[in-house]
Amino acid sequence: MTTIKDIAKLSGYSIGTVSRVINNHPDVSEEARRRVQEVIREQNFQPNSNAKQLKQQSNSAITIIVKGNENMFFESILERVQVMLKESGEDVAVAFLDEYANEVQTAAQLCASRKPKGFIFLGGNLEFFRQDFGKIDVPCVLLTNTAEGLELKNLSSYTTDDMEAGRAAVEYLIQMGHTHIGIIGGSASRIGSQIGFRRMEGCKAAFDQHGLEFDENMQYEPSRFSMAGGYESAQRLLKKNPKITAVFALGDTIALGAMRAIKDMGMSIPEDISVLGYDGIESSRYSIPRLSTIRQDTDMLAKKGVEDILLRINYNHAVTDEFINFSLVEGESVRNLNQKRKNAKKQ
Amino acid sequence: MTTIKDIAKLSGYSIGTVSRVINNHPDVSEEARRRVQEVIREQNFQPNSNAKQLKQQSNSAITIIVKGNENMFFESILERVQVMLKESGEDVAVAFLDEYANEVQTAAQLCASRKPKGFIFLGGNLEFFRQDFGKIDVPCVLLTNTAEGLELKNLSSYTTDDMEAGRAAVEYLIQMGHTHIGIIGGSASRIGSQIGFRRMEGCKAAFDQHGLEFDENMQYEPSRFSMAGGYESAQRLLKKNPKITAVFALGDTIALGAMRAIKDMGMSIPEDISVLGYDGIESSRYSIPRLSTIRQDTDMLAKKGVEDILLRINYNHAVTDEFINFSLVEGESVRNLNQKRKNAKKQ
DNA sequence: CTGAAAGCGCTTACAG
DNA sequence: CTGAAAGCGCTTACAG
Repeated sequence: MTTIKDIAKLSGYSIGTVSRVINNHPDVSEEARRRVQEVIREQNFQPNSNAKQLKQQSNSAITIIVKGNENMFFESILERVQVMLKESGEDVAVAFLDEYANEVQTAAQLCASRKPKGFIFLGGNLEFFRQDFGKIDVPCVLLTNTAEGLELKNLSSYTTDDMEAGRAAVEYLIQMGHTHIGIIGGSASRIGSQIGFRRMEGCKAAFDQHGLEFDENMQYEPSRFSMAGGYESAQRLLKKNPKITAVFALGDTIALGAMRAIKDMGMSIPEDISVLGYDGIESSRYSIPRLSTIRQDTDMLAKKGVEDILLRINYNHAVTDEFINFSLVEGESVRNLNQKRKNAKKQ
Repeated sequence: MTTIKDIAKLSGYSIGTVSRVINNHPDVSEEARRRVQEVIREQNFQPNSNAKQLKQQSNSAITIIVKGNENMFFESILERVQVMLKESGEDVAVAFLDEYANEVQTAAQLCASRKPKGFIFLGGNLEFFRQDFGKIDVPCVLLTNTAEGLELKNLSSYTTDDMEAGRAAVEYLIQMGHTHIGIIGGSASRIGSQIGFRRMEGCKAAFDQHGLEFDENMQYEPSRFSMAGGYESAQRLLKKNPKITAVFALGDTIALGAMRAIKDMGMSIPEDISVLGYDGIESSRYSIPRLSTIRQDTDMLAKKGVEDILLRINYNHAVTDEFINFSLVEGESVRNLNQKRKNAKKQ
């Protein structure tokens, strides 16, 4: 293996100078720089990152923690974040966790053993952040949940305003003439920290505004963020409440599973049951029928998250909590009940 | 930060003994082991992996290289491989590459800078392996392509027999009465190294066997392994050749995009056009209509790959090239032309 | 069974 | 601008 020592010998300079060239320090003569770089190229030398990181103490890669493997929405953010971080010359590591795992504990362990420069969380349970985040002493960014009100010194957050988006979703279904609306997705837990909780709060607000009841027992089913979860919860919901004409799924992956369930129950979308999703993943644009959905701005989410963590790592910027705009994308999966007559033809 | 030195001081033993306890060396007294472990637990100590790896020379995490971000098939293998590796106590790193990137060059660079214990490639272009694999001196496993005939000392491979599966796919469509069959997916390049090439070879064999022509110009369209790719290539193919009654997509992701394109061209699946996929990803079980597809055994692929790399890293086992069984899963997307009369009702 | 010590490949004051 | 040297936190012969 070629080491910095070999490069020193070959170039005729000391290892100190070689190190300075590698790290772009200014106090090196042009001649030395040229010569050393030449040898590095010749030898195809790559500095040993273990040694480098050991010396520099805290910091290896920026670590991305993805919560929920079957969640296609996170995959798309992950991809973008990865690319942008690489472009900025950062190493990046990825850890996939179960939807219900404790991401903060995992991060804390990694913090102790590998000293990453920072963490980006894709999804997160605020309860865990409240409990265990103290052990983490590097810049972190939480994506798709807000850390507002937590007052944590190392945590920024960027997310869609889930409350407002949930409200807009139900509002839309009501405008389309639906009064018996079911909701699936998220956990039944009352703790206001899970993915989906704030979306639900928004939904309830919309029902309220329109003087509609929301009977959680009859109109809600919890579900994992997966197609299988959506399939089962939609079935349960529609069986226990046959009055429902529209289902709002708290994630597109769930919605896709729900659509299949509805079909298998012998009903059509949107003729018999309307489906509205949340996320705007790629599959929702190709499904049959196309899924109407709340589109989250993944590009912006990724961009803000990366910029934030870089500024905090390199320039010690302060933390931020920010909402990213969303939009309602109309596909083919929601029926307008206000114009029933025009809906004679099937499909 | 607590280091091994602190643990030594606190426990009253030397750092050598502490190190031995951490690494489960046998030559430590029960008493010492107990005491040291106690202190480690008290302090919540995590050994610094940079230092450890620097000492042990070559090896940090096992690195998984995923080729093609939008390929949902790889995601499912990735997930399984990750979990199994973690269960075996291995660190794992993941790198996502573009479908057309040079994965072997990337691995070679990582090899020099980070010295991973080994690589698992999800997807790979044999041409790159021929050219650059020499630079890699750690155990590698290639999944979903065969390394047979390459004679590389560090490379095992596990894959579906793509040739045979491609043959079976076209054979099936022919049995269902289709004679005008189109194929989409993979690259147009003649080099026999890309994903999809062997599948194509199998298809051609099936056409041959049945005395059917295969006019690559009229019956084939290249495509990225993504829904967008499938959408566009299906459109191009069906426009240039209206006789086609069945499309075989070389990946489910492609097939999903193709189905949407067919729908948008005003045709029905499978009434007007049949679609057959390849992979058996989760989405194919939930799509409308359900996708008929060649199901690759991802569990087995993942299991064999992980076992192989572990045995080679730890016990210096020899490399293996093996085919994994596949199965044809009938969904709702292929029409049987032999029984036309029964197909009166729509959907 | 245990400790003292060398050394892994780097970076970075320190001195010149 | 450059070199010699200390030291990052570990592991592992070596000696006892």
